[in-house]
Amino acid sequence: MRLMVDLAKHWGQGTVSLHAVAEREDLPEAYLEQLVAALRKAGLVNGKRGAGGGYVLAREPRDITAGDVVRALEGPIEPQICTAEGEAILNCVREPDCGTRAVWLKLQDSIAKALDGMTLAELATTTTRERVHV
Amino acid sequence: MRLMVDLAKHWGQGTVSLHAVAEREDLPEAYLEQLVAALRKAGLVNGKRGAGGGYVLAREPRDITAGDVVRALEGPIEPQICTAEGEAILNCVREPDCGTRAVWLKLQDSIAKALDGMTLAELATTTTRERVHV
DNA sequence: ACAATTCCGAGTGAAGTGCTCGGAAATTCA
DNA sequence: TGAATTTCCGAGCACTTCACTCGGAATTGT
Repeated sequence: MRLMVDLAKHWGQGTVSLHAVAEREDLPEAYLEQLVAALRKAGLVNGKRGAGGGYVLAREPRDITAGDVVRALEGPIEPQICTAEGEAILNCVREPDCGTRAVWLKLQDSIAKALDGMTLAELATTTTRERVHV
Repeated sequence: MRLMVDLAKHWGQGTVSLHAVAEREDLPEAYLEQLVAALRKAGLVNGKRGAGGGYVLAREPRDITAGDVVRALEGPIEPQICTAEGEAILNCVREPDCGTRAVWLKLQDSIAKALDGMTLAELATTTTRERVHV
């Protein structure tokens, strides 16, 4: 998340090296490599090799949501719905009318909406100073 | 969750043994013991020992939310906000204006609202058959 | 007495997460 | 050309959480 927000902050300024991000955000560079690989495969960033290379967001910051980032890094937003059947997302063989599932479906929807409602553009400019005193 | 919904379904019918719940829900009884211990400490259920004993919800099903259950079992609903400082929930020393934090605060709020908006009474009667075809 | 229960603490296997390490390929610059 | 910079890639590690097991104690009803 911090990686992506950092890239968003430097949108329009050419490529940004992980080295620079690592320093600014105080995160291990080797770790960022891992993360950015997933983001690249998800088509969220483009990499350019060689001296002076680095990464750029593949789309405009206002067209990338926190949900996109989470999905790229952690897979689809789907709370485990049924421990019983490994693959079961919508079909719980054991209890076809399991009321409990409603909890996770509603939760899933709520989380997705919250994350998809935040763009990198917003996050890049938002400061949370007001909230610190809560 | 299934444990609590099961207890809600049998509200007003005296105590329910974990043995019965385990059979109905096809969950390991020994595991339920662990869970119910946490629920009891959280004051959500009352236990009665001895033959014919079991558990009862401590409050009416409509006064217990999914959020109550989650909090009892998994602690306060607080997505990790800052990896840097172990304890930091509101204070991230490193970046006082870290826009990224807004993501987790908003998410936390969204999750809590979704979970607290569902009562056991609702869940006990809800069937999700309609949703299966989604 | 005896069986049914709750209560309790410890332990285990699999998976996820944050992170390290070593090295190969591409690109720029002197 | 050659060296520095940077992305790319795969393996592995320490730690935590999660679902679950095990063995045994305390309590209560018949």
